[in-house]
Amino acid sequence: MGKDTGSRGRRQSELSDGELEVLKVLWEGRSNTVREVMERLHASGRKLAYTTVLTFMNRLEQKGYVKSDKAGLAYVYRAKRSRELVTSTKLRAMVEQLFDGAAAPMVLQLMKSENFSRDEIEAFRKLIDELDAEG
Amino acid sequence: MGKDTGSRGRRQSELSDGELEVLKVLWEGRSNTVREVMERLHASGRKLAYTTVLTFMNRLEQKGYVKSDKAGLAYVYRAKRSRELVTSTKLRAMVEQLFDGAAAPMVLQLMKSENFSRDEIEAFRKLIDELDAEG
DNA sequence: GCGGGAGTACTACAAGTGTCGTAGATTCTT
DNA sequence: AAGAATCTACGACACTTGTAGTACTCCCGC
Repeated sequence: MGKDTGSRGRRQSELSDGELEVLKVLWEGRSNTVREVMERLHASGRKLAYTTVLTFMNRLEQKGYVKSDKAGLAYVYRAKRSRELVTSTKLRAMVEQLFDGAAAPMVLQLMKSENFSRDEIEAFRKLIDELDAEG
Repeated sequence: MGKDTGSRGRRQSELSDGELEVLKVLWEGRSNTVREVMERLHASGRKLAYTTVLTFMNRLEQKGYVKSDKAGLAYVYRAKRSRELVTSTKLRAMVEQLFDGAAAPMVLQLMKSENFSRDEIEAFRKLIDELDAEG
C-alpha cells in the first residue's frame, strides 16, 4: 500500500510569503542586521522570534535575494534584487497564472474593481498619454 | 536540542497553484468529471495522473471552491466561486502583499512594464473616461 | 453471478514553509 | 577573567502542496 519510492513532489523554490515580508523590510532599511529587521517587523505589528527572522534571512541569501557581510559583531544584509525587479516578476507570474499571459485584462479588472480617486485616475491618464506618444 | 512541543507552523490554507490550475479548467467546462478535467489538462500539455487530479478536486471541495454531485457513475464538479471573484481576491492579496495596499502603483507599474498595443491602450483610456464620468 | 473497467477513498511521501529552541561562539562589562 | 549579552549554526516539527499508488466498490455485459 503506497510503497512510493519514486521521486515526486518538488517545487520551484521561489520567494515565499514570509521571505517577502522580510525582504520588504530590507528594501527600506539601510543597515539591516537581523535584530534591526526584527525590531522593525515588531514595530509594524509582526511579531516573530529572532531566530525566525534569521531563518528567513538565511533562506533569502540561499535563494540569492540578499547578501550579507560580517560587520563586526553581526552580519549586515543588503537586498541584491530590487523591489521593482521582484514586484514585476511576481506580477508577471500573476498575469500568466490568472490571465493566461494577457496583462491587459488584468489591468482592466484592477481599474474596475479598485476604487481609484480622481488623482489616481489622472495619473493613469497621464501615463497612458505618454505611452501613446511613444508607441 | 529542539524538544519543540509547541503548536506552530500552520497556514491559512488558501487556493494553491495546482488547485488553481484545475479550477481554471472547471471554469471553462460544463460537465466536469474528474476524467474530463484530466483530459482537458492533458490536451493543454499538462500531464497529471487521474488520482492527482482527483486529489485537487477534493481539496478544492474541502476549501469550498467547488461542489460535486454524484451523477450516476461518477461525480460531477461545478465551481462555486467565479473566476472574477477568485481573480479579484488574488489581485487584492497581491496589492496588499507587494504594494502595501496601494493599487494605483501596481497599475502604473503594470502599464509601464508590460508592452501594451495601441488597441489595449485605447481600451484603458476608454475605461478611464468612464470611471471619470461616474466619479 | 462473475470478471473487468471506471470511480472513489485512503495512504504515502518528499520538498517547501512558518515557526522556533538550544548550543556553541564571540564580545562586552565589570 | 568570569559572567552577561549577542550572534549564528543546526535541528526540529507541524502543516501544506504536488504527485501518485493501491485497494475497494459498483455496474455492465456476458
